[in-house]
Amino acid sequence: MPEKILIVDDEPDIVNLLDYHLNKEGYLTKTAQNGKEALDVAKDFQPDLVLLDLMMPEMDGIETCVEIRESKEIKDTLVALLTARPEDYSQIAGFDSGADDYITKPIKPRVLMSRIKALLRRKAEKNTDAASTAELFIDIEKYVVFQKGNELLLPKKEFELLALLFSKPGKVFTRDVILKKVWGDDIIVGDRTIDVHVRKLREKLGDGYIKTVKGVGYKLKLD
Amino acid sequence: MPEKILIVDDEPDIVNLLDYHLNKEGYLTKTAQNGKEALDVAKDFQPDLVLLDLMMPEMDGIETCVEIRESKEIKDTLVALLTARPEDYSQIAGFDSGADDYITKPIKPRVLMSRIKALLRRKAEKNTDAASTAELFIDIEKYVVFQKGNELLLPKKEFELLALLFSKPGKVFTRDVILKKVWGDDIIVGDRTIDVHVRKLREKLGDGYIKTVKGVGYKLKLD
DNA sequence: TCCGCTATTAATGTTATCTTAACCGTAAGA
DNA sequence: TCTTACGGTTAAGATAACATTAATAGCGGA
Repeated sequence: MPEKILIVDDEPDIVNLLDYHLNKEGYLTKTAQNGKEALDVAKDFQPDLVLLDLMMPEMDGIETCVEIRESKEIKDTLVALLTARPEDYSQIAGFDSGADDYITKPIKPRVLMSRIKALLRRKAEKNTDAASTAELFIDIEKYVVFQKGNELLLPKKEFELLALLFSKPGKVFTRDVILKKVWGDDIIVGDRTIDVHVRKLREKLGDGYIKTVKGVGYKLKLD
Repeated sequence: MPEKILIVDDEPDIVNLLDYHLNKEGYLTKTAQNGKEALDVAKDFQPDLVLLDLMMPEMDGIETCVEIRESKEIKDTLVALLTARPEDYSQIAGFDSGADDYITKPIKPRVLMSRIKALLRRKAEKNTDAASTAELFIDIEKYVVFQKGNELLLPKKEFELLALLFSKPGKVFTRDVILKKVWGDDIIVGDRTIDVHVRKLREKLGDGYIKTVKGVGYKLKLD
């Protein structure tokens, strides 16, 4: 199955140029003239990658990118911003628009292609283990966990355990520490209790989040 | 009706620059030199968005932001913090000031504009579907609750409890906090008292508004 | 004073959550 | 191969925590 790319630019010349080269390489393409149109088309087309011009009427590239990331349907799509001025780069990069790449004009087809290939390859790689590691977000105030956008309600102990691991993703928490932080100094529970809670969490979140480090403890896997 | 933006910075140059660009885009603006002044002006001006410099004499941006969130009149205003040092970002983010966005200086007008547009649009969207989903609305002054348009008269304690939960929909309020806020520090009542009031509320409002989080507390469900 | 509404408590029911215990699986290394 | 350590799994039982109901007391207005 060919990969799908959405080209968004208000200048037809650019669109045509890109379209031509991408088709030649075997990609399936669609085009849009501005951000609004792009969003509409993208939701239906479900592209693997969106090439987005920075300067456009109606809704510019950054805005569009932010919208994409906030949308439910296409937030995982790759986005590459096209910019005419290299000096924009740092600005945009520092600024968290959530784009995956920045490509400067004038566009050199060969460079563009290798860049796109690299992007798509990265995505493919990510997807294979992303089955296990999707985004996780914890709202302590609301006592709620978001996994890939959907809310998940956890019982107290499970929530606290997850919140602890989440407080320092990647760090290994020993059983001692977990007991102390989640259960408190005085309360003494058996050793298997932690295991059972971890199991419940894995049941709900799916495997791949909580990693066991034998002989040491547990940790949250980061991407 | 043009959207209103309040610009707060102690450096006149920055204020003027922002003022100029925002006016050019058709926004209605007002300015203030520091946090204190900003709060005063804002309560009267009722801006849709406040651009708040982080570093200011008298009262800094974070403090001001917290005040805004705690105020009654303008707590729903959007707040964007302006910071000169990008490395501040994590600092501020970790710290729950309640700001809606962080924009780093030096300010690039184009970037700023798209960012502002995105913010205001998001707010507008939120408001429109808040109207449709605003099944519940509380008027503290009139001591009255509207549910899907029809007025509902609640006794004092029930009203105060609901108002508390309503003050931060989604947030979990622990029993401790509820007791403290609704009953006061000194008055001691049994543990079941809260339950009974919650029950009364559920009886009148219908289930589905107040959610129990076992071992933690109660919260108001948002859509 | 009596009636109706509100607030609180106490008694009792209900259930999700927590804990335990017994057993299983795997890998390291004796 | 056998042993051991360590964690995984499962189901059963205990319990904390909330829900429900009814009873009681208090207060304010007709």
